[in-house]
Amino acid sequence: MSIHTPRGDTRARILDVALELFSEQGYEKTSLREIADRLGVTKAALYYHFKTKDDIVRGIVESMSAPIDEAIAWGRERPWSPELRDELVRRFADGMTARSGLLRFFHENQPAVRELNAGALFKERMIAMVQLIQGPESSYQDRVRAVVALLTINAGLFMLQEEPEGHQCPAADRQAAALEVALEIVQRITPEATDGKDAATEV
Amino acid sequence: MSIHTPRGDTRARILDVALELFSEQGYEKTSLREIADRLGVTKAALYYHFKTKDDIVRGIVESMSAPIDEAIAWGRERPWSPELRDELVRRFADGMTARSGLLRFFHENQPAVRELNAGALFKERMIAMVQLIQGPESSYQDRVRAVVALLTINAGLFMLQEEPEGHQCPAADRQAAALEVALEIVQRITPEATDGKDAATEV
Amino acid sequence: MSIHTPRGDTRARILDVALELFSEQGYEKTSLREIADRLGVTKAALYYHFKTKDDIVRGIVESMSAPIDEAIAWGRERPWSPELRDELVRRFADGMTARSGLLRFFHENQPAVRELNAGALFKERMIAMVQLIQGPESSYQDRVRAVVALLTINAGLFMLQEEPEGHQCPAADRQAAALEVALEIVQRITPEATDGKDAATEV
Amino acid sequence: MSIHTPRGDTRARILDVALELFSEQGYEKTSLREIADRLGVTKAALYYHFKTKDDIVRGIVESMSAPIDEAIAWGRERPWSPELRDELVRRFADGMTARSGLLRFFHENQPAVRELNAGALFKERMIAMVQLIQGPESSYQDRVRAVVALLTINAGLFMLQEEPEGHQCPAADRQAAALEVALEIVQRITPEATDGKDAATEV
DNA sequence: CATGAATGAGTCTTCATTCAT
DNA sequence: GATGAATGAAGACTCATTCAT
Repeated sequence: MSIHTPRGDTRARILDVALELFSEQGYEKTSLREIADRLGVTKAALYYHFKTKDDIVRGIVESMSAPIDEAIAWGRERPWSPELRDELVRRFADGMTARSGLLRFFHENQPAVRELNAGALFKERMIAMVQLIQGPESSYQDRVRAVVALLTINAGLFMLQEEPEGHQCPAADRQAAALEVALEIVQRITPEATDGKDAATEV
Repeated sequence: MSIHTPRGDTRARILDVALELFSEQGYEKTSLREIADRLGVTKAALYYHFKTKDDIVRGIVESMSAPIDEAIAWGRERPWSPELRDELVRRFADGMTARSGLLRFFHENQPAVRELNAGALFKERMIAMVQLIQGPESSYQDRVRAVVALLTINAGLFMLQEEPEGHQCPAADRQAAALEVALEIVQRITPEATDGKDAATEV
Repeated sequence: MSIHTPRGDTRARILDVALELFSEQGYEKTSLREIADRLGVTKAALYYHFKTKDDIVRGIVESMSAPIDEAIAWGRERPWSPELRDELVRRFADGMTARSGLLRFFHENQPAVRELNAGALFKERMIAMVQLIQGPESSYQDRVRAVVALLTINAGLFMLQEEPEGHQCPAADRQAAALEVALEIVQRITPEATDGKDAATEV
Repeated sequence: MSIHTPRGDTRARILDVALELFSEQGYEKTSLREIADRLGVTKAALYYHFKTKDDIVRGIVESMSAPIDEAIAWGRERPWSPELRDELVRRFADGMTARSGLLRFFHENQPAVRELNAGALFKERMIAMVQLIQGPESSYQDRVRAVVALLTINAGLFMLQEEPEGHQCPAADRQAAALEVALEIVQRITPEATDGKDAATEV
């Protein structure tokens, strides 16, 4: 169920296949030949549509930024409140669920992403999101909470997958559980209780 | 402050330099020439000590098992209790702080790690750790909490590094904040309260 | 001040831009994409006007034959004399000054020109010119003098350009100086004095 | 009769074969595969000895600079005089005769040489040579004469080769003729007669 | 007249690996 | 313990060229 591929549109198919392979095998290990082969075209065809290999990544990021951008725009128009905070987490989770491939790619290919300058696009968005969630006048601990909450969403999407024994769990359940834990984490974020240490021990 | 290099022996120096470069630039992007150059030896010398590049990774992993193994052994001898749970998180944090390079490498090079089956060794330990922390008869949510808590420790070690504006923060503070948030997260884990949803709203 | 481009017609503009780039960057290093880009058309458009890249070169050569051909025709109608000799050198200089781009291209891209057999056309003309200048019954030295005289004209056009220190010199002066040195050189050519050695020392 | 190849020394053999191919087919048209094939080694072997393709050119230039450097050093120790001037031309001719391959390469591959920054090494030497020959307080015309004299030497080495009809001429004779014409040209260079225009018309 | 899409052959370069010494 | 020399496989990228529209 790819996001791109609206039609026979080669460019979109490239993005699709590339993301698939990048997130499975990693950016470095995925060669343009592989992408081309799987699409039934030549490497040179990829270069007709994208100037370089990392331009493909840029293409993927751009083609997927819409939902996060919306969540950010939506959040910026409203004053911070616990409800806003939770809703942002939920919207993030929704947006990411459909984009888990991209997310996984970003998480698991940090070294490549760091120097890909396509990474910057994505990181900006994450930072904006974190800031909206933590709200104004919050402590560093609150920032950590916000970051970890988003991380938790991600964990639900792909890090909890490979479980042993009887802990196997359908994807939907995993994601639901992750969302709840994420909400649980951000719950501690409150404009008043700025001192994280107290918050951590007061219960 | 390298972990290896107890004596001047080359093998250990290779592991040291390799880990450093792997965690900075990624496994794929780090060539044996680079490692050799930084050590002032030839590529061929590396092959005297390690059969393949993968083998270097395996060497690194083995060299770091000790501290987690100890924490696991320590935990297994004791019955679960909130105090044990917290202590395990703290020990994990301590162990990881000293090995943050390896940790970062593992987190950021999943694709390489996955196919290197060197990851298996490490993953087993992580799973064991998670299990000890979540305790017996716990819910899936508890599992998520345990996983995320360890993730939080890691976040404190290297994911919160690149911050914008005035949010820059010394490493020690970051790690302390992360530890507290991690403890906060596992706090919800209680053998009795198996239903995550209630737990999330009851405070 | 392009040679081609009499009307807005594309074919001529292609020749113009191609010559410019060929003489700046060399034949091999200039891609059709570059030519097309600078013209604001697509590569495929070039193929409407020229069958191959080589064909563009051939087009350029043909478009420049006229002035030398005229000088040659003019020279053939007259009996050799020192005045004719000098006048041929002057006419050559005039003709080349207007085509210095092409000349430079020919001089600096010999390997490409050689295998393009487009060079043949040009070389024939040069040989004819040399022969007219050296006149009948002349020595091999005279031939060398004739060749070097033409070479000197060319040197004035583009080889003396990159000078250090205060030797920088406006193009017009460079060309004037070159012309005079060229005339100086051919002055030694005289049907009678066939022995170069004597000629070289008799002054 | 290659200059390198003192023994089975691969590095030297590479320089040899490379220069041969570069001067025959041009720098751009000569692929590393060709060089490697003709040597019976792999492309990768070339990269063991040279970091890049243009590093090979640098290697060639360096390996051939000795004779010109000697001529320059010799000339710098002496005050200018017509005899010095002529002797420099002769020494240049001698040095170049043995290096005609390199010379041809430089002449015919200007576009490549220009951006190869290996060209700088060579050009510096040529400029120094020109300066020594033209002597102090000389006119711009004198400079042109000096440049053209060296050019004449080069012409004798490879530009007069492809002659039609009965003008074919053994290499040694060609070079001898060229040397004499070159000497003839520099003869006009005299510290006193600084005004080139007079010189050109006074005869 | 011209373009958009694609190809096939080839380029330089890098890398992990090997082996005789 | 280590080096110097070399290899084979592969990688990203470029280019001239083609052709249906």
